[in-house]
Amino acid sequence: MPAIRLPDGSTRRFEEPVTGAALAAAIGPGLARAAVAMTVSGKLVDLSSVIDADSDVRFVTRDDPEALALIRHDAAHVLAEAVQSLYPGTQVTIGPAIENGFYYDFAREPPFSPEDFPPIEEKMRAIVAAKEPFDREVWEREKAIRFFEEKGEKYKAEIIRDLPESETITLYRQGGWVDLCRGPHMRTTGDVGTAFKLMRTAGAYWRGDHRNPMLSRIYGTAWRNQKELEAYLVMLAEAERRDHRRLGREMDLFHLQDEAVGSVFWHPLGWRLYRTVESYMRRRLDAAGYQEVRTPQLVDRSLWEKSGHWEKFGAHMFTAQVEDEDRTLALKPMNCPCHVQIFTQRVRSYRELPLRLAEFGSCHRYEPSGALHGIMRVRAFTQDDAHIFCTEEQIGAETIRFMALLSTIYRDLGFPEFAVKFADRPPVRAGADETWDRAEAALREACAEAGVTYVLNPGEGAFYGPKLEFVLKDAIGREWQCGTLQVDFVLPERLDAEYVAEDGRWRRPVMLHRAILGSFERFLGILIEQYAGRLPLWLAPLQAAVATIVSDADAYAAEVGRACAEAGLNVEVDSRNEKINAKVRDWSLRHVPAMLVVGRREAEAGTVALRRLGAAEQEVLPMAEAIARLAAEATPPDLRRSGPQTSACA
RNA sequence: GCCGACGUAGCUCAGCGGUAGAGCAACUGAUUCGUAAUCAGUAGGUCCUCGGUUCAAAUCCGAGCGUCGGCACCA
Repeated sequence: MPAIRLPDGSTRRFEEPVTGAALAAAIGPGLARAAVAMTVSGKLVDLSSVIDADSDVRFVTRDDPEALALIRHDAAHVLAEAVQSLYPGTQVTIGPAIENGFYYDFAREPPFSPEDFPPIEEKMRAIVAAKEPFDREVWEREKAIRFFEEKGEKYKAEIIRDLPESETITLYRQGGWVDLCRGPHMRTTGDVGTAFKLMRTAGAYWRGDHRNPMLSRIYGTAWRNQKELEAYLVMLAEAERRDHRRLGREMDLFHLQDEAVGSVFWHPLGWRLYRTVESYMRRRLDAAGYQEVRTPQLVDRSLWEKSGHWEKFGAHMFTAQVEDEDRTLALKPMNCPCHVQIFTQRVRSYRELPLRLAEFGSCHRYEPSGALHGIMRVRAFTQDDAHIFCTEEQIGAETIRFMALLSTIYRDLGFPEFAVKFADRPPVRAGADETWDRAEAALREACAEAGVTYVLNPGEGAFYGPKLEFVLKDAIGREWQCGTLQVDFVLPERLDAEYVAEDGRWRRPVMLHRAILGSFERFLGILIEQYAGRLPLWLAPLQAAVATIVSDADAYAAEVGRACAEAGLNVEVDSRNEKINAKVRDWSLRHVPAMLVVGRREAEAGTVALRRLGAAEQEVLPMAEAIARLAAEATPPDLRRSGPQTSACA
């Protein structure tokens, strides 16, 4: 005799166990029509589930935000049914709901191509129109395995075999089609609605393991209604417009070409942006007690063997041989071992700790061809790297310092929000388990001390230590790790770093590997996308254009240009024989943040018409005032904080 | 690296066995104009590369390289 409490605080009692559908009907016909699932004591379940104990029940309607995951999961089932009816012999595997949509992995030769989408979508719409009820069935394990094996569904059989013994095996039937699934599902395939679209195909390894066969994945997007679907497609189109690869070309920042795959050709404006960020970082590091160093590009492989990198990453390192000498040099893929060499050059005292060695370290890695992505994943890049040599007791304080530095830098650069992940020991690693226990505990405690909240990223640590990952998103929401903080007890051991402790004994320092931007290349890519190219004045490589309306103003425009340059602003004078409309359009398309428009009136009055990017209005100001205003705005945020400022140079 | 799609002028793209095209950009000329495209003209291409089929290949076939979307990888 269950007593069911509803969200409005009321309680309903039943003599017998009831299904969700019956409960909804008892409450009212409107709810019975609208409800597609329910939560029982917080757990999302089918409406057909039987409630047999006292519980809190809340109905989920198709308009609720949480219905999106159901719509997407159900859409994946509809896709699988459609595919199997159109392409007999195709095996099904898994098909979850994901952000913005769903996918389903099929085993089929040849793989699906986008040309297959129209018939599949048509079939899916027919299945939705048929409103096939989702029926949940509990099966006996061996029977389920036999059932799928007899159908030739070896992947499904394998999934069931690998499920823990305690797991209830449930199958969902929709019309004549049946799939292994944990559920829950909505009432019928009709609840999926029609606001879905197949997006793209992709190869994906079975169970995410590259040693397994590759399956054919179909991605789709699904929404509650057509309006949401269209809004999503519009958002994708807009994201394409702020793709850093496109903006890099439009703003003339950089290019890539086949002769130097994975390496960036920085153009004058792109390099200016790079230098602005680099100068800013250098000031911040100087102020934070780091000492900048510079270490070699080519280092004998023996050092990488000692550090353990050769064994783990040797195949991904660029090497060089010289004819006269019998040795192999490697282009450094990272800076850590080099920084340890500086540490170990002389006897170090505990008094020197924490010793913070920083380097804008140019690194090369032979990244797999498929991993390359614009300037965000490249083979030649520069890390804003630093290694903090410290005692175990200093880890907490250093973490707090680092978090403070990182947060203000991210905020200054336009990222007030960022995600933190805690990546713990990977399956293949260096160092004893006790060392890992200590390292992970130290990092966890440091996070607690620093007040850092994170999500766990299990098994994703570096091979020498656990790490925090600071994650930023690109224009279409893909996540990129930028900053990192890694606790390393292993490399100091391998490279024999020691210091003399207070008691006169030799001790091993701990190494904290840390980066904030990660690499300049990746960070600048994300920065460009974050601002959609409309960089704030202090970052914008070209800060203003001085544009003439008539050629009589040419001389005055040149004068304005000189005055801007004297104020430290990078401007371009546009005296082309074009209409002002065309000039406004051209500079706007290049995302130049300000325009100083001068016509006959301004030339006579010694004023400029200041127009900000995208603004409908302009403001006529005395030249000196307009320039002073822009120069103040062009002052980097750290210099603005540090008091009265004379130089506007970035 | 794996699966798929794609590679034609600086950019966006058309052409898909029979003499390489358009718009924008560039250049020249005219126009001097008040806040997102003034008009006219000129020039610009080993159709990614290499091989093959064919009387004939941008077009068909094969290999390679690269890009894009995923997967795997990411010290």
